[in-house]
Amino acid sequence: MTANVSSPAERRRHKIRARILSAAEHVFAREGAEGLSIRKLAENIDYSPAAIYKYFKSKDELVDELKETFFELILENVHRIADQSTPFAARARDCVATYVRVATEKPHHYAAAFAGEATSEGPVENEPGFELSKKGAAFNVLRGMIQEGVEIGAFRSEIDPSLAAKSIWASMHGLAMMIVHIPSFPALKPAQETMSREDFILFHADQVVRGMEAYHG
Amino acid sequence: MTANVSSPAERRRHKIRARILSAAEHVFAREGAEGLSIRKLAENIDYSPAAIYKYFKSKDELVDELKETFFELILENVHRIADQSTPFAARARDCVATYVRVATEKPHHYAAAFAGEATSEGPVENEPGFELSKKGAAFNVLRGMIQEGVEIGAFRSEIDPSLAAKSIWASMHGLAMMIVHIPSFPALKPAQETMSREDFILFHADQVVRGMEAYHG
DNA sequence: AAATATTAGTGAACAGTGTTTACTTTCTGA
DNA sequence: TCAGAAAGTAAACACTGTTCACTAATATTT
Repeated sequence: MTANVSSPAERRRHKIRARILSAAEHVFAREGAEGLSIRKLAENIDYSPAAIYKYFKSKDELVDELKETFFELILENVHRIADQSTPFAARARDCVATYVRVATEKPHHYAAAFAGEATSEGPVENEPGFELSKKGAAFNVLRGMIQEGVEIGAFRSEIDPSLAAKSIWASMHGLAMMIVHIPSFPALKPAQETMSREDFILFHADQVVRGMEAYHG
Repeated sequence: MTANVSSPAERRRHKIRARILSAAEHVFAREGAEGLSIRKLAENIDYSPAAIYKYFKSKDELVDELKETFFELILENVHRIADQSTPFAARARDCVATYVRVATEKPHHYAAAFAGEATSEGPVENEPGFELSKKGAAFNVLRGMIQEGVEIGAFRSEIDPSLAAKSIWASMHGLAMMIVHIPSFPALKPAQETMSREDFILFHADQVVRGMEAYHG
């Protein structure tokens, strides 16, 4: 999959980079970006803190790589569902549910993937270009599905797939964030008896698709 | 509104506390929690850093107070809309839209209000009890509206208002977070021509309400 | 093979952060 | 007036990300 780099030096370098990323991944998954300190990370892999900076320009760059890899995972999963040959409505529903499921399996990753480009006022120019990012690719899968829904006649032809995709994405995102930030969700209090999370995800996904189907001009 | 405290000492103390909070509010609105440092804050109000700790147990406690006050603002606004006597469907739509609007007017506040209780594994016991929080109150307003919708016949009686409120809340939350994290949203690239944000919010709100109306068993 | 240039890796420091402790000053209630 | 409480502080602690000057090992070129 990864292009074979030539020289042994480059291979060695790549290997160490991967070891750093792997160690970082473990800590990040448990403790998030704040919990991941360069010093602790360096100790984990028996290097000096400064050594990390020979492989990554900054902590942000390192973390960005973790986030991108994570969104690759989401993309793969959603893509797999979208390409199935099951009936359209169920497939659409599964796409939404899968997104939320995979997203919430690594809460810190998902939260950081959005909080990163964050509220900070910095110009978006720094971003690798939404269209090219894994996030952008995931969005395109979603838009493609809606396009298909329109062509098939499941959705009305007045619908702008791009617009609809954004609305649905927002709804998926919202549920994912809720679960990420409120660990007990859909329960609001720790010991509240309620619908199971899995059932709630499906309920929400249905709700979203229904809103789309019920659109009339 | 606030109970009149007796002694001059207490009044003075309360006043200084308020000054700290006010100074913190300004910085926080512009730069978020990370940008708000105790040292800079102390300098702003001509105190030593340690002095802050005579008024707040920790930076977290200080920030929590800002967040709670902010959610009070959201609550007031949503409540105002919910209590109007306009037709139900439009009112429901306006509630969703208002939530998103007020939320995104202070992006750092809104993001922090959720990121705070965050992915961190700590027991939720520390929370002031969801039911009693302003967040909980806002949720109750939403649930009340849905309840009304069911009684009025706008929604089917099979709907569980509590469940439905969570789903709708997730959808609102999702749009708010999108706008907070992607400043150009609903545009995905900086200079993309697209629907205005205000129109998008209404489109999304309609979508959400429609999903509810179209629920059958 | 020898000399040179590049890269890997490090220890120590810089500039920040939240927070605590010991200490002084100021105020207040009896 | 005088003891006790509260307000306020300087200095330190234990962290953080990051940079710099330096050495040691490896590649490259002559």
